[in-house]
Amino acid sequence: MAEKKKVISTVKDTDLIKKRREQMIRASIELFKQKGFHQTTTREIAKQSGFSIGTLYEYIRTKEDILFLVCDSVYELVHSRLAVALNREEPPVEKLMNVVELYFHIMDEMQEEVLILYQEVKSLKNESKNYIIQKELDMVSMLTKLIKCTNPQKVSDGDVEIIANNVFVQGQMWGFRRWAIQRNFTLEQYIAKQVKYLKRALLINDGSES
Amino acid sequence: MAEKKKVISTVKDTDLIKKRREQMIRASIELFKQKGFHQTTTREIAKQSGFSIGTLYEYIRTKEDILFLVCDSVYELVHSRLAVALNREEPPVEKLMNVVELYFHIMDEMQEEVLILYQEVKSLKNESKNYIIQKELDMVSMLTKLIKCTNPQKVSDGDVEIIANNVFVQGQMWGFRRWAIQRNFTLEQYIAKQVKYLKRALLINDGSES
Amino acid sequence: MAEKKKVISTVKDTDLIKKRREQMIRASIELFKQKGFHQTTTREIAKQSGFSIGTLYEYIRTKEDILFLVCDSVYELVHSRLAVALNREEPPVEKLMNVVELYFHIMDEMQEEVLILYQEVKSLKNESKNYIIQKELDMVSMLTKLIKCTNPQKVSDGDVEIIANNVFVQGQMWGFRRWAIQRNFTLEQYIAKQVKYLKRALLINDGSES
Amino acid sequence: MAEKKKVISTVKDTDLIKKRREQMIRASIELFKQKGFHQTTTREIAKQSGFSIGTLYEYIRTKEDILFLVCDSVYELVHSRLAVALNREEPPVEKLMNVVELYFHIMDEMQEEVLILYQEVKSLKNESKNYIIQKELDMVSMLTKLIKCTNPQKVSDGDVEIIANNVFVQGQMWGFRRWAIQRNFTLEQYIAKQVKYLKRALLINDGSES
DNA sequence: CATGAATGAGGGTTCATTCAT
DNA sequence: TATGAATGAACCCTCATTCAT
Repeated sequence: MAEKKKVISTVKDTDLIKKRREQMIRASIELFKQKGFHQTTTREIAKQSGFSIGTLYEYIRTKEDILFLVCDSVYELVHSRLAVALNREEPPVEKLMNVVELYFHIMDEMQEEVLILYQEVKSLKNESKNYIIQKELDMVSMLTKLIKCTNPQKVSDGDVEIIANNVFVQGQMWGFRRWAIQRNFTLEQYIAKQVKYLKRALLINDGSES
Repeated sequence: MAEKKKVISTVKDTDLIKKRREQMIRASIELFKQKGFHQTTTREIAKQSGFSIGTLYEYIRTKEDILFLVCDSVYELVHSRLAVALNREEPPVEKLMNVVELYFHIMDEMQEEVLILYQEVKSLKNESKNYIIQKELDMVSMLTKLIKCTNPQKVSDGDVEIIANNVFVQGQMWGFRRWAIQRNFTLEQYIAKQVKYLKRALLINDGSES
Repeated sequence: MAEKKKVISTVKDTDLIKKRREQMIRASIELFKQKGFHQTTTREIAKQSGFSIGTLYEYIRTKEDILFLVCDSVYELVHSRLAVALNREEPPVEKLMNVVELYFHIMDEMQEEVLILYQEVKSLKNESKNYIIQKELDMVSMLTKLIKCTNPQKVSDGDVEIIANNVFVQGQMWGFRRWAIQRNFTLEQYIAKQVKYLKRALLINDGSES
Repeated sequence: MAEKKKVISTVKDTDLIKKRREQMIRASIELFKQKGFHQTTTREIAKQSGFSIGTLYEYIRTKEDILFLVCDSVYELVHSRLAVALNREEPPVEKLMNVVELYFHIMDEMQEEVLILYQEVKSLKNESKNYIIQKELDMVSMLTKLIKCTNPQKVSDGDVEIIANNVFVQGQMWGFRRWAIQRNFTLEQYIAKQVKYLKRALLINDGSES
């Protein structure tokens, strides 16, 4: 687990910092969706956030900080939404499938946000980038563990890892390849198919296929 | 098939255009790898290309043209390299597997280029973007056809499409998630695993698994 | 009467806008006099104005805006200076002559400014150009009215219009043909002569000619 | 009379020089009409002239040379067209009136060219500018002489000079204030009126007015 | 003589960041 | 804390001019 990376602020009041940053993040996501990180100016972000450019810079140091806050926040959100299913007590296979399904639904709802993450993370400086990458790795390893709990007898650890990555990317794929997939499939259809291949990969036969 | 989109040049000599643009593309890929499209200046591209900024603008109209040229060239290269395996006469299943393997190898060799494509295409204006997206769709549909030739009896057309997309993305994934995958697997291992899941998804049993 | 055309500014403080724009206008007139609009760079204008190029662009959108501001300001100044004589209560003929004389004096004092107007208005885009042209038309029509008040019995409306235009241009001519006129005549001589022809044209006989 | 100012050419063949320069001048006038001198590029001039940019520079040294050639050519044309009426043997008053009328007609036909002259001469360097100004002075003095031949008894030399300048400018005014004048008057009406005021200024009573 | 590819200084404009109020 | 005017480095792009062919 990575240490919480700190973005420095001139302001002391932590509640205010939290509030203002939430405004910034919401505003930035909105703008990044439309125009991407580089095409969005700090002035626009300040305006959309509802305060002045001067105030903006009281809560961050550089424009890149904003990108980092956005990326961090997106991951945090995905993570927290996933927690619901992760903490449920269920038979392993069932739980895995529920988590995967939920994950796909989240990816659907947060398509735009994930797209931002996907395309802009590279603009982060190394330290921040590694922090975000670490978060992804954490999520994948969570998935890995979940799969292992289903005790797939004939599937090696290496296989599990690749399969976890596949699932992870297939979730994002629904959003970032929407022009290829969403025109022919509903989300439910897409999930059903990917879940089916997942089971085949894991050699799980639950009788849903004859 | 999309029409060949033309980038306008002031220079008339077509051979020269080709030569200079190749210089530009090579230079740009080099730079985009390091710093991304937005952080790279046209002056840097000119310098790296070996000519002056004025000359650069004799062969393109805007900076975006360069990005388009780069994207187009990357796809063209992938396409032409894939053609070798596509034109071979082989039994369907064998051919599919060979194409997929070759595709993964190409994705390995062209990791950086594909990464550029993935992260910067969004910066293209609509017309150019659609042209590039169309090229991707063409490649996927090529894969789709190939899969259908293997006559997977119990796999629907919809399944084939999703599976083709999966394979396509898994190839790119080797490059753009290298920090997650390449630390634990060699390319050959990765290919072997993905091919295995592909077969399972397609319900192909060739006896390579007991 | 044309609506006041607005030049957009990033800055909100209207007093500051006024002040800074006055600086810009003064600086620009100085430079345009010497080198013309096209040969003057925005950087030079900023420097002469006493602020940075960045600040310059806080108060305008494009270089053309500056030209517009200059043209507008010159007309405004001519107009306001003329108002003094226009608002005086006098016998019509006397008033006309006083206005014309004042107009010639203003044209003398503002030679350079009027020259700019004269040579650069064409560089304005249509909307701005029309606005400025309208201002000229307004001034001429003011002169026309004034002439009509003198009740020139045997002079048609058409004649009045042409004569008003003649006077208008003769005023500017003192400046833009200085190399032809100012070497042989003083301003007073020039005015005396033009006023004399004006009276002849209008068939006014006030006994000043025997 | 000013000495013929020379524009230097690399090419020796004088006939060719003449031919090529005529092409350039025609092309330039066309382009300057539309976009003005500064907005027109040398490339555009070369293209419109029907030869390459390289060839263009075989016949001139700088872009300003082209402007000079254009200005010179316009004056030459006005001059030669006026010669017809100047060389006719006629009674002085009649001749003056015929020349003035012809001058107004020429100004009408060459509106655009004269406009160029008016707005761009300032862009010439001093030497060239003075040469062109001298040509104007020559034309005005020609008019002055013509007026003096009519023996206007009660009109001083100073008056004659100003009146000549007035007529000269009124001719140009038809073109450069077309938006003020041409909407309300035909050329013939305009000429009739200006001729009428000219006579009044010169105290010529030919009985055409009661 | 004619061509047109090459050059690079310089132009207009933007925008992240600072700092006095 | 909040504001927003000020800054200037840096960007993309143009175009007059040159010169090898």
